[in-house]
Amino acid sequence: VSCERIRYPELERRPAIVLSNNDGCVVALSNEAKALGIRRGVPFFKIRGLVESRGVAVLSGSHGYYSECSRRVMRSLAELDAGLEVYSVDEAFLHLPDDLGDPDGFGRYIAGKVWTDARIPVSVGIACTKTLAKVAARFAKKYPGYHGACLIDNESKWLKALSLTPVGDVWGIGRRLSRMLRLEGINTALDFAMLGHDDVRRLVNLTGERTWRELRGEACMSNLADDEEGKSVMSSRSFERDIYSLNELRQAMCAFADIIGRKLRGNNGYAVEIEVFIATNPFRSESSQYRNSASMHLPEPINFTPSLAKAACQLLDKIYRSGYGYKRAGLVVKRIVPASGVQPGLFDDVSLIEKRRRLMNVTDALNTSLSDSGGIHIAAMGDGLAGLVRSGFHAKEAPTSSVESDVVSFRSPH
DNA sequence: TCTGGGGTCCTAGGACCC
DNA sequence: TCTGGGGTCCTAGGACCC
Repeated sequence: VSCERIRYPELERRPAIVLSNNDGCVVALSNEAKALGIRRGVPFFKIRGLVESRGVAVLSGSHGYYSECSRRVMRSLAELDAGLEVYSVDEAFLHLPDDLGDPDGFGRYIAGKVWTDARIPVSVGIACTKTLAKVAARFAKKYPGYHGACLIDNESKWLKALSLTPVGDVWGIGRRLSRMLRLEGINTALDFAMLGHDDVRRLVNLTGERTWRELRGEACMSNLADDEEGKSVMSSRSFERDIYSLNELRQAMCAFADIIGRKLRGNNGYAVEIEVFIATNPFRSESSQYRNSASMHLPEPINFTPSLAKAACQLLDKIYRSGYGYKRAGLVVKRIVPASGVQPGLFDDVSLIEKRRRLMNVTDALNTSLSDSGGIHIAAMGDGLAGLVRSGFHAKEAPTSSVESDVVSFRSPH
């Protein structure tokens, strides 16, 4: 929503929500929308009435644009030269020096700098572990009195912060775990942190124990920078309507292969393993359900789109059952290796490998410059996902004329 | 009527080995 | 009738994250 407010300043101080693909769910919302009782993750159709009666601005997500905003924020943070670790599109960790005189002030300086550089409001939490820093950031975001930065650096602040944090709000403790912990009488982050080691191991697994250690000030989350390259890449979609035909699913698989191929080549990565999955609509419990997946090791690491598409279609043929209405499908490549990890096979035609590489270079370059007109793709992709997924908010309805006077609605720029 | 898309990590259990 | 003990590797599924 902060990104949208940059290009649509009239959204300032107004309730606004951003929808997922297919305009299915609320994935982001302004504080004003939260105040109306809208929660992240709810299906849009359940709040449509509320949205119209209260004049909530509704936007289809523009993820390319959000990525660009994110890059501006991360560039600003990188200039601080403090070991930036980008955690997600809207979150990052910095490693501050131990001898920093005024961490509080520095936190506010960071928030101010990002606002100046990128026009995105951010909250800063400072503590000795990542999990505690996220507890602190939650306070900085929630209470304007912190002016954007909250610091936990002594026992009394630690006790206060953890006692005011519901256990389910701790990073790493989700719905299942927090329900179980509450049944055990553990309601706050402090209750959890004060458990003995034996109780912790009885109640949670290794991941949970790590969270417990972090809350007690023992840093044990690995540096993201230490991780090797990407372990998997996925492309998947929910379809606008139920898909019955194998041909349309094949077309979708080819489109996924197209997306994944580009992403792999962009990072100079090669896939060693490939998996496809298809599923009927799990929310329609009255109709018969089927979901399945299949995977295989590729004969050699690849990032050549036609080879990815061919393998994906072979796997699809193995699990496809006719008579079901498929609502979702996807393609995953796993165990991605760098170019240096690829050895030509004993009988490989080296000139063919080189030809394929050059072909992909040309298509990638063309698709970068022709993205608005669709670019060029393998023929098996057909129209790609165009006829299978919804393209933007209310794109099938009259975009603005039918909208009530006080409701702002924006079409996706696509 | 209408319910996203992208990831990581851990665990249990089975197949297989000697 | 009576059938060990120690491993590794792989996979499916669940829980969590944004």
